Amino acid sequence: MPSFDATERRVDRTCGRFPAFPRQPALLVRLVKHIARSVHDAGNASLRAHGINHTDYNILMMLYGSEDATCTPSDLAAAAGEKLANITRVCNALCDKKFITRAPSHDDRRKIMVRLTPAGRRFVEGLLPDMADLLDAFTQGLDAREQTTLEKLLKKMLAGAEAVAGQ
Amino acid sequence: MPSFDATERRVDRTCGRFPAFPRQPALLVRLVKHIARSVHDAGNASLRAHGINHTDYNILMMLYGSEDATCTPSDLAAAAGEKLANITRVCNALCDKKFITRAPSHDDRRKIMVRLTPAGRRFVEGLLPDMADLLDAFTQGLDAREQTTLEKLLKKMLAGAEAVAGQ
DNA sequence: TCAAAATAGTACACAAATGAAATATACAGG
DNA sequence: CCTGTATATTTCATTTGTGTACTATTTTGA
Repeated sequence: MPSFDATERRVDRTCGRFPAFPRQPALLVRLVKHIARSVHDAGNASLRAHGINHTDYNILMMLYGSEDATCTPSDLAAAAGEKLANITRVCNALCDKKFITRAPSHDDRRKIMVRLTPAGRRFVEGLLPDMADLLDAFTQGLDAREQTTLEKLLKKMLAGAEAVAGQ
Repeated sequence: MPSFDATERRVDRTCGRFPAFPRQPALLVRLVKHIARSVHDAGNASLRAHGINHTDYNILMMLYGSEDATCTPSDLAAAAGEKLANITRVCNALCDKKFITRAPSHDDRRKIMVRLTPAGRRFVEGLLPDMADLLDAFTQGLDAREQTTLEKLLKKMLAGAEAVAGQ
């Protein structure tokens, strides 16, 4: 019944044709990919009315959650899971919208301090009620205990994936 | 120590500033996103030498796992988690490389049957040993029991996410 | 039986993301 | 001090992905 069955059947057939293929790791990776995609799409759909997309939102949220609502592009990239070059592009657009400002750091002039403006903060807080509902909907099928277990296991998986990707 | 801490701290600060924000669902969604990204990047890095990217690979794999190594673009889109328009583009490139062929279906002429060629099958099988190692590395931190639990919980989360995204 | 609706795929203009090179600043060792 | 190396960010050409509109077929149901 669930749409993932079509994927799972294909992984099974792959294992039948090439027995060294690791079934369970492949399923885990594909599940993660499908979830990430659904979340991204649902986020985009819900944010479109506000004139931003899911990536913009993630970056604004990581800034909102930073001390002083300020941090560097590199920190944003690490926290949001984006490439630095993409942060530059997104921040250009967020600057144009007056949601953030950029200023060189004084203790290290290679660094840029990105800061959420009051207008940016208000914009984020206007989004949060809807986004909170979305997040709850994504995880509605899991009780509190299951969510805790899932968090623990995903952290282990992330450690493995980052070790391979080289941070 | 793990790089996800920077993200987690920001979610915590967000909850401090906006208490209705659901901490655990937000962490789960961000974990999934970070893992998907690491996997995608590591896949791209490892596949570059072979002249394809992770998306191309996923589509080839879904075909390889199809009955008769044949299916429609719509099925590929659903199984690989891609948009139909993107399947068209990727399949154009895979056709140019002679890894797949396209032919109209006879029982429904709206449909196109995409089929892996013998050259495409050999190409995939040449990739599989390395990709199997990658998959094992991603999940090295999880024992068999944990992988089973993780699969179960991710399937529940996917159901929730797809319900929101509307399939 | 035939119009309206649904389904399958593609085309295209545009948006988003990437890799690699370039720029600028900081740091470390001789 | 310099000089080489590491770090932080941006630029740019290119690749990858999306939304929407369009064509062609099939299905529905009145």
